[in-house]
Amino acid sequence: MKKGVGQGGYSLREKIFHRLREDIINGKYKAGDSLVELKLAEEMGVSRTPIREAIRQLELEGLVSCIPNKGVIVEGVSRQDIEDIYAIRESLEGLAARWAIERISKEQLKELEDICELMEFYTEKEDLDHVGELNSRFHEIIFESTQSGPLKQVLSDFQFYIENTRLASLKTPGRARQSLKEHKAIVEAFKNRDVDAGELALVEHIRNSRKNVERLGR
Amino acid sequence: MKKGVGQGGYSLREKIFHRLREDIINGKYKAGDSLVELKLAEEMGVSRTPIREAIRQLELEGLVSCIPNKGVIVEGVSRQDIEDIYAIRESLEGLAARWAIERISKEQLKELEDICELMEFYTEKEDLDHVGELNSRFHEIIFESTQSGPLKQVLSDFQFYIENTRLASLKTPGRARQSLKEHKAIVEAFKNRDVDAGELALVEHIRNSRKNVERLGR
DNA sequence: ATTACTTATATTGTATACAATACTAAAATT
DNA sequence: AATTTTAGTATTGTATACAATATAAGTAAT
Repeated sequence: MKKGVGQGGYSLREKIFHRLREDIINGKYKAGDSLVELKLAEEMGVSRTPIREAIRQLELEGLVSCIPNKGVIVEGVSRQDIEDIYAIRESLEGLAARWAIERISKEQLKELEDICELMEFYTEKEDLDHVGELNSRFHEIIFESTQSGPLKQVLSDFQFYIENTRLASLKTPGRARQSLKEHKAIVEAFKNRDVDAGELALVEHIRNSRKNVERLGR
Repeated sequence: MKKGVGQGGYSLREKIFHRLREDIINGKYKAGDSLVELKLAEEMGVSRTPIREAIRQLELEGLVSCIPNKGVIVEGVSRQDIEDIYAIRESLEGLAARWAIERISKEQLKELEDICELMEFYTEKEDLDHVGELNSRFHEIIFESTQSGPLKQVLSDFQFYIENTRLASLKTPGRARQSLKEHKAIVEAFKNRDVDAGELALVEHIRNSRKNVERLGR
């Protein structure tokens, strides 16, 4: 479901949703802050309607919580949430690997390989922002190739939540190079359609990412 | 004066959201159906505003998909989705068990025990609708007691999706009694704060449920 | 001084009005 | 006959208007 261009999708509501979500993830609005519809509306030069609809979606994602007739307060993504998400991924991505290897298309597999090469290129150049983007895309393809709506939805959402953390993690000394190796191992297993090796490689990759993030936290 | 949408202390939007979600899960609106805002609004005796907000939330949950300026069509929950969800639960509930056992409060543990007793009571009486409700509550408490926002959110959502399937499964011969045994084993492990036993018992419970549902499918 | 009770204001919840877009089908052109 | 044009309609997207509720401040009563 790739949406259009720029900061969001086509409709105002969609753009606002993505913008607010970004602002919460990036900490512009911190946990405990209250969001006032009219204020946001004026800030963005739109009416309250699309703002409200965006907020309703944020509510469902748990990024804000709404108290009826009172207002909405930002929940945000806590450090604990992020650690939990890594643990959840560690439990889920083995499943994702199995399904993906069984169902991935030739085109998707090719894309994984291409991404891996590009990752190597940008890793050498130490352009880690680009590596981060490729990383996201890499895993997104795996989620997609599982052909499981529920699994894809969960993992994609979580991936977005931890985007910043992951980028920071990638920038710790040596991590990018190690991460590249892990991605190569994953692709290798995928190419061989080796389910066990793929599961192992992907889970190991998550585990290492997690460890690195935990180091980052202190 | 409330009209059309039944009563309750919540906002119209919230009631409509829950109602539409139910109607999709229960198959009143099937995959491929298109939802027209004005029609729904008239049907429920409200304006388009709360309808739209509810639909935006359904969209985020993936139960409908919206095509800008065109309309929204129902996605629903497919049989494949349900099977996937059981597989996902099998991967996740071990983690849930570990966290829950480490963090559950005395009150929550007591509630699990009480529910288990009630389950036994209603199972004997073969009042399986009641057993189903207790079942939901049982697992909801476990999710809650993990004290993990992300994990709770995922598992709660999925639990709702499979509610009907699970109830049907419970009504197959002998399953209720077996399920009761499994719940007792879970509570026992929780009482002993035995992480390994708890993980095993809960995962085994999911696995058996899944097997039973798969039998149900053919 | 404290409590209870108004009044004022801010904010959300809902309804309606208007604008933009997509679909349909009939009319016009070739 | 086929294609394009165009008018009309249905539906969504956005803005505004109105209603309900909550917060805060000030006033009266004890």
